[in-house]
Amino acid sequence: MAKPAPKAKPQSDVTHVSDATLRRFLGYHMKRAFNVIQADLAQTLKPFDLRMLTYTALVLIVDNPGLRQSQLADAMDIERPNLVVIIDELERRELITRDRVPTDRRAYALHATLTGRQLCDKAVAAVTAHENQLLEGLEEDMIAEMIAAMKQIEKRPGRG
Amino acid sequence: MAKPAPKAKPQSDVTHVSDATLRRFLGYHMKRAFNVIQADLAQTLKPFDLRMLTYTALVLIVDNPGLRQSQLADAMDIERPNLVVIIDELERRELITRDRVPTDRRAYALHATLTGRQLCDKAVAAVTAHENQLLEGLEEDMIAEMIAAMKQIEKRPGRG
DNA sequence: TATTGTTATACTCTATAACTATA
DNA sequence: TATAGTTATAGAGTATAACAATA
Repeated sequence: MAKPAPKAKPQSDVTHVSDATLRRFLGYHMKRAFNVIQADLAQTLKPFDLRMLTYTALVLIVDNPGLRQSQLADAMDIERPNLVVIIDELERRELITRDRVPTDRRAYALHATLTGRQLCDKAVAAVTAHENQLLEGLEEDMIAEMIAAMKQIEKRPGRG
Repeated sequence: MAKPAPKAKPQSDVTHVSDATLRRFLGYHMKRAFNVIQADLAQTLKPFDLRMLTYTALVLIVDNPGLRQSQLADAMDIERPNLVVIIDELERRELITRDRVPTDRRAYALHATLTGRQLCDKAVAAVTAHENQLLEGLEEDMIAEMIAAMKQIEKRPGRG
């Protein structure tokens, strides 16, 4: 059977596609790296039935009891309307509570429940472990420099 | 990650929100930094009526004449179906052409038109200038380390 | 049978305007 | 009037299944 060996499908590495122009384009690399991290994170959080946004919100609420939704939206860098469904979900699952603020009855103070704190602890441990595994082989200095650079970029006002 | 041209907005400053747990969480910083870069990029590309995806596709086609859609999708790390509308748009604007491959009539070879190449050149110049401006003040070494780290992460088997 | 490009579809994230109830 | 949270909606990115034409 002269069947030409079903050539091993080219995964990732094979592309002889030149990205010469994009090589120095930070956004390009940032997106690709983020895709990998995001995919890994999604897998890691799946057993906890959390996504990146619900995970981030939960962690911030656990770390900042009494946080208000507007503060949380600001911290997460998302718009208020988009936070509502996230908080809805966490509340429905009884991981957090929405408590009226006596001094300002417009606002809600967010608190994690015991269940929420326990889930958060487990999720944080899993994420940390997975991330360490993902970064295995990269030099510590390189990672430190990368995070430092990204923190500086985070603070840029963004022109517009 | 769905990214409809986010508008640049000032983040940080206010929050006395503790992100102690997230501080070491790479995905968190990656997302925030990417948001800033993406917002800046969207602004930069607006005059050319391009988005990050159409820009990236155009650059890769200009740099790789005859590229096929499946190769391009692979290079851009997106699924084939999602590339179709991007190519449709570039073709409709007469920035590229879809040419049948004689030796494999299933495939299309993608070529940039003169208009496409000209637009690409201008867009690349603008993006480079804007990105340099965005990164102004960051040390060269830091940026180099960051890109090097991200390139390594890109290659990780994050998903299928 | 497998692959290229395509259609259809569904889900997630995002952005804006407008509403309500408070302040 | 201004703000906190909400609703509704629209746009953009992503992932999967299934199809026709071709290999």
